[in-house]
Amino acid sequence: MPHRDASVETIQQEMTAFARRARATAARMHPELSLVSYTLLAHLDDQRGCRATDLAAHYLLDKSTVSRQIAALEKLGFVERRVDPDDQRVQVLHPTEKGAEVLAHVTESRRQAFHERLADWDEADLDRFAMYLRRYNAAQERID
Amino acid sequence: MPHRDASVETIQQEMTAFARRARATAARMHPELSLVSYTLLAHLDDQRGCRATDLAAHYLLDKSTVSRQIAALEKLGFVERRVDPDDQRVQVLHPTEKGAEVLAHVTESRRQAFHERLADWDEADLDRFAMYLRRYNAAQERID
DNA sequence: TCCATTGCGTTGTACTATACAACTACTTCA
DNA sequence: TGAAGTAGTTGTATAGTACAACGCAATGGA
Repeated sequence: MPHRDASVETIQQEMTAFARRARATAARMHPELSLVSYTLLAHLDDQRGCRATDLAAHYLLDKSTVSRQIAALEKLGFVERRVDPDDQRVQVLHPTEKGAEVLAHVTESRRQAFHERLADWDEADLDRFAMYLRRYNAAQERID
Repeated sequence: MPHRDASVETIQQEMTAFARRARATAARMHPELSLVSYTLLAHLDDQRGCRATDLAAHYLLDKSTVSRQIAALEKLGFVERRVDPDDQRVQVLHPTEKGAEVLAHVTESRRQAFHERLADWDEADLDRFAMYLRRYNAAQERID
């Protein structure tokens, strides 16, 4: 087997292994915010509010899924809805203060977990790994 | 922000993005074999048979989850059970011929997808990316 | 202006993956 | 030989997801 194929094989295996574990790991670490709701809340925070439809489009989720996720986040008091005065159909979603706090807390704890996992990597390796991941995902997005 | 932190941040973001998408992508590509059942079947093939308990331990799944996954794979005719003559409690699981064929087919099609995604990477980058992923997951496993 | 079409979001329904607990059947060991 | 442990199944509950049908608001062409 050519060397190139072996590398692709490894990448495939490792990405698969990672994907298999990721949600469960995230759920164990942060029972209060699943990987999906974390992502949605982070997006709201990042974008300073957006619509449910935008979330659905961005994350390739059905609008009903987003609707229920948002309903759950609202019930937890993490998200609030503001009806767009220019279009009564539209609800602009924002993290509440509480939501922003929880998000910051989870983000920080995730950040720390990543830092610990990568503690013995030198800066050049980290830099290259980050670059490769970004490149890989960017290529992926064009396909999905 | 130090450069090191920026790299870790990127790694965190990209790994999260990847994890979020992976299952849905896999399901869309291979409706006949979810990411989990693919993994289990591949493990059986790789190990030339093993017990449900081993699968549960290896993939950090509850034994009931594995039991149902295997039942589904058996119903599809992809897995067969052979009671261990030395211990009547134990069922050694094996891919059937049909299961091995489907596995080979899905593996090949996944391999191709990865090859396409990584087509414009040069060999040195592929090699390093594979190494980094392996290193990252190995560190992860010690924590999980 | 009016109605057909489109867009946003919710709800009903169904399915998959998962965990935990209770159970049965078998094995091991003191 | 009986208690404790192990393998696997089943009951039950929950989360996440999709698809279809719906209600309501907006928009645009006749």
